[in-house]
Amino acid sequence: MSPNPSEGDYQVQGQIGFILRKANQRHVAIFASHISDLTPPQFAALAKLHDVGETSQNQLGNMIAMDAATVKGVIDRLAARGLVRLSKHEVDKRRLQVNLTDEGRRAIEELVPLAKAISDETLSPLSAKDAETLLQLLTKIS
Amino acid sequence: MSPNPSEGDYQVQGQIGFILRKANQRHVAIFASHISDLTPPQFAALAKLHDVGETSQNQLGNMIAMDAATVKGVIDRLAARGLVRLSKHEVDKRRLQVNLTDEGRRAIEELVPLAKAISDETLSPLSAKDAETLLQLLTKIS
DNA sequence: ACATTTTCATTCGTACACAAGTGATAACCT
DNA sequence: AGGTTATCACTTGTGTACGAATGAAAATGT
Repeated sequence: MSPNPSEGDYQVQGQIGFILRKANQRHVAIFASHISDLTPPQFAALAKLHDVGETSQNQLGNMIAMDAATVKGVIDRLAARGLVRLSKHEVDKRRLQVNLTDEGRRAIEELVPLAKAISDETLSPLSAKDAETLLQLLTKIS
Repeated sequence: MSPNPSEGDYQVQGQIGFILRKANQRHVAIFASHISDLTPPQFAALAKLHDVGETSQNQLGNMIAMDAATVKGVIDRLAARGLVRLSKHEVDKRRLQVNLTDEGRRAIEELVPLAKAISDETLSPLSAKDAETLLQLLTKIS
């Protein structure tokens, strides 16, 4: 029954959205098993800040694909833990500048090797070549 | 400076976790542009229910990769909108059985064609062959 | 039969993620 | 200059997502 392809052949588990969600879940779990005191978004914010130095909150958010409301929460939590410092921009009074503290800098520099291990473990079911292919294809749909 | 590969070459934006997160963001946005009155998890729950018929909340959660706390919220919202119906299992008094209502069945059957379009649009930057490859590789790391 | 362990569901707390609305400031433009 | 528009940050509300703790009921082991 139903050899009609527009009818009964839809399986959520095979859809790109579902698989993307699951892959993400697995990655977050691997991340947490290596770095338990920071979330992936928090880590991304620190790493990017280490990369570019002082920026405004919104600018940082743009760089790591977070909207203003989301980045605020992430930065507030990092600030509460003393990893970043906030200050008003001297010229543009709207802007809230974000900086790494010494502790934040130390933290991110220590964590980068772990982050590499996390990426490796996430991709460990694949050969090096397949991992490379996956990153390329995934980038295209991002 | 720093030709040392273990030092300065870490870029968050190139890591699998970051790209996965971004790809997911894009997919969710595409989903919302086609189906605005349901979220991807809600849709997954309805689709799976339509597939397997009556099940318990936890069982449904297992099938669509949601833990007990998450699936409860999703199902409660679907129930509040009359798309699913909850009832106690007659034998096993711990279980909460979940069923599609007629309205829920009508909804999911109408939405499946849209869901296919969503998957297609998400994968549209890729050739059919690359899309297939992506799904396979992604499944392996899920 | 009874105690131990599992399973099912719930609740609480924390953390993204984004839409929509607000207020303040800056940039632009005639 | 003065009005319009854009940008920056914040707030509220909704919806995942998961850890941890709880209580009820079922399954298991002896």
